[in-house]
Amino acid sequence: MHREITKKSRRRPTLADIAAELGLSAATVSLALNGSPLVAEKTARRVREAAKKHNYRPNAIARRLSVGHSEVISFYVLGGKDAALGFLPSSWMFYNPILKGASMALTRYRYHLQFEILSAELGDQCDTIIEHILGGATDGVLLLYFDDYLPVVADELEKVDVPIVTMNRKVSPELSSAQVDNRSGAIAAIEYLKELGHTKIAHISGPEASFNARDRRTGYLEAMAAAGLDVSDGYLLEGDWQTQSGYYLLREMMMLPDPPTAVFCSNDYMAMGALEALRDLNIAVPEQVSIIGFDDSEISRVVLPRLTTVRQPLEELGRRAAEEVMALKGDGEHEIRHQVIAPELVRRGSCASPSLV
Amino acid sequence: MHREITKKSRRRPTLADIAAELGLSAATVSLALNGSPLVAEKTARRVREAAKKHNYRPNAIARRLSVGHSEVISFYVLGGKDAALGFLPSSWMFYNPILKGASMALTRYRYHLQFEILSAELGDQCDTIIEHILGGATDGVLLLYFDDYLPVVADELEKVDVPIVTMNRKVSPELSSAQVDNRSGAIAAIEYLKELGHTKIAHISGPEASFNARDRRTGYLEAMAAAGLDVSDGYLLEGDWQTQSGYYLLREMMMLPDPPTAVFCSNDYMAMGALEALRDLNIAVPEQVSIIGFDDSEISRVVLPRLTTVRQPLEELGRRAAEEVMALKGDGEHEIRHQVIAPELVRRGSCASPSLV
DNA sequence: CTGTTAGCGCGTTCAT
DNA sequence: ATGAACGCGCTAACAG
Repeated sequence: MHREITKKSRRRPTLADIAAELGLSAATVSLALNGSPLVAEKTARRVREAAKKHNYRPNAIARRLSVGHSEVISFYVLGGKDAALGFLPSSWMFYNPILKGASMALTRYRYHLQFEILSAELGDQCDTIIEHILGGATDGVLLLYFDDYLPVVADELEKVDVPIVTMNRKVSPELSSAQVDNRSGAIAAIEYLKELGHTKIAHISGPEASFNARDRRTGYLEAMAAAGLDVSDGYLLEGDWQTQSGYYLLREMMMLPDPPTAVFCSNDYMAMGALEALRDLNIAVPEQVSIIGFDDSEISRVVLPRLTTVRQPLEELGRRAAEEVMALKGDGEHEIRHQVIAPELVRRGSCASPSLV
Repeated sequence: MHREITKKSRRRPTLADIAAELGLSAATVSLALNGSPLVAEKTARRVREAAKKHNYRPNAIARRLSVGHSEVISFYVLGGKDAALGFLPSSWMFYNPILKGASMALTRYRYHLQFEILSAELGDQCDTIIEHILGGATDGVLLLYFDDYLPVVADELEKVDVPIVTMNRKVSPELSSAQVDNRSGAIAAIEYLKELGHTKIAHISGPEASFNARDRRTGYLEAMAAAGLDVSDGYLLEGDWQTQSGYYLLREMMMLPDPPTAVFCSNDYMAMGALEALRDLNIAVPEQVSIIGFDDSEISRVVLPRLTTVRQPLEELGRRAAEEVMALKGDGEHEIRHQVIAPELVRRGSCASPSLV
């Protein structure tokens, strides 16, 4: 199976080629190029020059086969039954910074990130991953879970001899994970509102099926309790992440006999809907009612008033997850870790002290 | 260099292992597993069973070395001097669908996508890419350019024996490209406004340094000329993509002795700013002034009134670019192509016929 | 039909 | 300081 000469560049030079040209052995050339102290400086210099001259680069595949690892970490975006769900624009703002953080971290390790979207059903997902791992195509795995998605069966993955880090979710105690602390983000939001003087604080949560939504709601309830504040009837409503649900649920809250003066929404889209509703109701924000969102998505910066919100450090999440895979991969017996990253409150214009009227 | 037995799973089974167990040769096992008609069905079945039993998967690296290609396409996001620029949230909405389209297309070819962010300077970028190519780590390259970024020197890349497709930009006639037809998108916008009855149509363009912005402006001017419409003084202003610039430039336009009744903005953010300005000026949209954006970004769906805009088929762009690399890679002498994809007008609530008052 | 042999290109002992 | 030899795991060509 001799390779044919291609149009553009002929066959790429190999170690043997430049060894032959220099009258050296391939072994020496290899050592020289890898900066081994065993080879004489004079020889090394000749080798480097010849390599440069021929534009020689060691064949990555061959090297990987030889050294026994692939220099690749796989990044899987897990789609559920509804393949579209994970790929709504609203989820991009979520996974893009994670991807960026992971990619840049891996680059620092001179590793490559393989990006894969798994939109099939549960079984297929797991098979594909196992396939890649068993095939030796990857040295480590980053799994990005979305809300409401069925977990890839952890059991299968735990058996495999490759480091795995789940992102945005703790899937199993046996698998390292990195996620944002939704609970503490919610607590920060409520504490801020309390500092401003609010006592009647409501919450529009995300769907019950979402663990992120549940964690934020838990944070809300805890913070309210800690602050000695009541969660009146009708102060806790369940939305579906969409702007529209924020709109209608907020209107519902304003019909209450004793409406809240501040509403913490579980994401920015619903907060946006809440703002629209208040505008339609001629209720001033933040003078009469304060609104706080979650995500710090782009709309929070362009909507009027600018939305106070809770920023998720997603890029950091990606970075940390990547560093965790690398640590797991390392020789030292690095322990499995479950990292929880604290989000940060971003104060903009949608919150103020309640009017004392 | 004998591999040590690791904690979890011992050494992964190899072709030789299962061949030995079956009393066959590695070659036969390989053929059987690859569904060669040369091997007897009875033998093939035994082989498959043994393979399944031991959870055997061919080693991907070894196979790649043997067959001579890497089964990997590299996807580079090119950052310019200002590394941050390409990674503003506003650019995510841009490159994420492209990435998704490319990734899913490559998966269909059973290829893998390697995602790489190149944020260094011009020289480094090119070196890194060349390095990967010469190292045989990749079978093809997808280059994603952002506005205003210096081009990776095409000369270097053209010499290399690997298919390259540039996205969002035609960098060289020698390199296949795929991009959105900004010009025709702008034309569609103007024609739509004209159909509605507008004659006084202004344009808030993106920065002069951006080729996308220039193309859209060209489309605007061409369409106006074709429609026999005047571009009055002050009807063509240059923004900087940001919401704020849309805000101020629109106010400026409304101060004109003969203000426009419709404004085509070069992106959704500036259109958003324009909407805010009109609200502050108590000018009704779309009754008194129509606004049209570009991108169909998420805000266009949540802002009030919902923004009419020009949608870029970015996922398709990614898909087509990926298919182009694969075609280029194929045996047949596929010609270099420069694909231009037409965007699509999305009609929402921010445009109407001008009031006849 | 199946086995033997020979690479793919590199890294790595072990001699010299 | 350098070279010879071998292994990584698989596929391809040829022989029987």
